[in-house]
Amino acid sequence: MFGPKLQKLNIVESAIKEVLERRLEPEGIFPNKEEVIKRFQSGERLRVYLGIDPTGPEIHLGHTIPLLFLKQLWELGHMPVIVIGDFTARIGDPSGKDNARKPLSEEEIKNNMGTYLTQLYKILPKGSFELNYNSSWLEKLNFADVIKLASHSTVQQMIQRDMFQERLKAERPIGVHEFLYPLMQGYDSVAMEIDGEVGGNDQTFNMLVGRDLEHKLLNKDKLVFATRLLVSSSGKKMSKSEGSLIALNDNPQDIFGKTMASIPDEMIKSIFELCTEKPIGWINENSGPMSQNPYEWKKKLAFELVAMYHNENEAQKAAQEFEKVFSKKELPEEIQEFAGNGMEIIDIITSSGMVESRSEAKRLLEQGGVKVNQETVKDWMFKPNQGDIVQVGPRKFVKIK
RNA sequence: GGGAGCGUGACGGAGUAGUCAAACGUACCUGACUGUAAAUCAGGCGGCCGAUGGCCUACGUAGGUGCAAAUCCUACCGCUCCCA
Repeated sequence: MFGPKLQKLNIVESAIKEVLERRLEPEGIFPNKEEVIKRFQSGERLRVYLGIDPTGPEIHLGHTIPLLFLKQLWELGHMPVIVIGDFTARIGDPSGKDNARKPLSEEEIKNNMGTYLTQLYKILPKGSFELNYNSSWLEKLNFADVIKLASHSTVQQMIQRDMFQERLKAERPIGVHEFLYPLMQGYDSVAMEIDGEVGGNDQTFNMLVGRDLEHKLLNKDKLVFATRLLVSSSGKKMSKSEGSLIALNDNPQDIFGKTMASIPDEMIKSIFELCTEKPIGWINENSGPMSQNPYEWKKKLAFELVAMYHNENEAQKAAQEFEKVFSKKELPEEIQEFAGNGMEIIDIITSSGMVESRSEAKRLLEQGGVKVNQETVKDWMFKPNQGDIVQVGPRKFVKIK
């Protein structure tokens, strides 16, 4: 009688463990891993939320880490909750910045939120999660409420945060409102009577404030999950050339290209773990042999990412295109046309928007960064013919029409 | 309320009357190399001029002194620290 039941529990437990280990910081599980596993198995349908501040119009690779975590929870039978921080974005979160972030206007916020949902659905299917805007409860708080909230934490607690310490040391300003930010975020938890919260490791402090508040106000033990961040072991950030940030809205070509260009070799494996849904076993099997050939390994990653947010077909195409343009230095399939017949090269590259100013165009010409039909051109009076391909740097092309 | 100090380009940070479009570092861009990258090396990194020189705009904001100001003076704005 106990046999099958126990076995079933074990299967679930290993699945939970894998979920907890794959994307989370080992020290980023509160109250602790054992307790969390228990709660996950209790049969309760846990509501776990991720707060996203609409600070930009795109959801990028970094966001996908907690989102994929939520997706896994959903698959385990729990309930993801997404909170759009439309209210908090007006204040400005100090996290990770050593300078206060400037508050956004309501209009900016509205614009940013526009593209959010469609991108979200690429990870969490429509209907799989609860969606809230934190203005719906934060707006209702009056000054007295805020004071009462604030009475639950101390300045000493607040300035514990590294980044406040750093600013104190550097004698840089810290706004009082920045102390309030964690409280607001914490209040999100209270207002929703949430069971758990996930966020980047840099959000741990804020998430724990919410945990405290739920303890004090609701006598509830909120779970906190802090994910690993997208940084290489050497602490190098991944951001390099062109768009640098990979956004879910990017076209296949861009996702592929940006992956190839902006991800350091030593980060490939952790991005597979953090940002894809490839089984952990598969990743481990491949990371060994593949590290001998990071080029192929990275192309696999790029392929995978395109496949996730578009499809395998597109991924295939993007891969071929990349080979063609970057490895073999051939021309891309599709090149935008520009009506520049009879114009001098310098005018073509500036007025087509390939470079920002004439001065810059000149610099590039002088430094050999401009090619016509694969030949470097340094003379800025050169006039390409109709049908010629003008190239600026390694990746900008235009066809003269 | 009193006192001291600070405000420079994407960021950090020099410069404190002329040689400053502003050292140096990071970030970024181009080129070479390569396996996409990284590292390394070379060049660039306000704008405009058919231009090895010239012009315009810039060193918190507004005025002033002076042949000449990022540099001096005044006011204002912002920030930091100390005392109360």
